[in-house]
Amino acid sequence: MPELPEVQSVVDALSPILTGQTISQTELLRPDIVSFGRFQRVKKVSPSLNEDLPSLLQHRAITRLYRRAKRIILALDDTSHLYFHLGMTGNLTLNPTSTLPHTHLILTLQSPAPRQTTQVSFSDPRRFGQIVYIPPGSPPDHDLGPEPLSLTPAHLGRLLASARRPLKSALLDQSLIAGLGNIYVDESLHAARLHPQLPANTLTPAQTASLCRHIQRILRKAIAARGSTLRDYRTPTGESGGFQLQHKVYDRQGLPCTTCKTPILRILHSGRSTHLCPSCQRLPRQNRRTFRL
DNA sequence: GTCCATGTTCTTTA
DNA sequence: CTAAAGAACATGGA
Repeated sequence: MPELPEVQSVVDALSPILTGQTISQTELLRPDIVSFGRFQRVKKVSPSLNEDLPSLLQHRAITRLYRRAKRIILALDDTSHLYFHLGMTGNLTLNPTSTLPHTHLILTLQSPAPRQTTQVSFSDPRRFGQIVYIPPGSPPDHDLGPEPLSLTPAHLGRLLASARRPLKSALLDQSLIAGLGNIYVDESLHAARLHPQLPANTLTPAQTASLCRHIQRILRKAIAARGSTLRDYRTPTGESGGFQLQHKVYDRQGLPCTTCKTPILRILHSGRSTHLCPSCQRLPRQNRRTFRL
């Protein structure tokens, strides 16, 4: 569920509330959702980790809450960090009235001045999400590309020029550009009138500039609407996002294109559903086949 | 029962 | 060799 706008919406909602609070209790219900040091799938949990995370977090104050790519990052007062990745179905919920199904972690926080208790719970039915504890003094992220919102057209041009693969696959590659996912790539390519299967290194400078502009415009509008709720995503206060109402292609297969009325197409591309207008987003003839000459 | 799902990573195929 | 496709992870909804 969560791409950059959804993750940013979570951070925007939680940051003013959590910053400055101190962790007074950590309930780790599913230790295999936590890894230490870096993102990785946890196969086997050593039994001590159950107690490690709560003791590492105990009495730590949250100095800052921010987003990097699709990660929600808590900076703690001992310079350690706690990363949350929501995967496909993860949610952070503020002061849940009851324990949601598939809750894996509950943080209880105390505010200093007016003594007040806040809870944040992490739930994730499919468990593609992850929590990572980064110990004090460790380097932050490693293999993530730049933030799309701070890209310049020239920078995007350089990134795409190095990739022969299809545009969509390049834009989904988090090591190239970090934060876009299936929804916002489809929406951005449609807005820029570019076909997802165009080789990334064949864009003209004008097309690159247009793509860069549209990516940023769509992300900003999606953040303002608090992201897209297709099924699972909720803001920390339990509300749905609103940007799905402004989608022009994503999940609109068969419906008329808003600019030319041609029915929106849904194709399978690298195993992901891909939505486009076959009339607005043409693929030049020489790219329709992949025969090598 | 079937197919599909906002993500990531590993393996297989061409 | 590289690039792309496919499978895997786990759960639930249509």
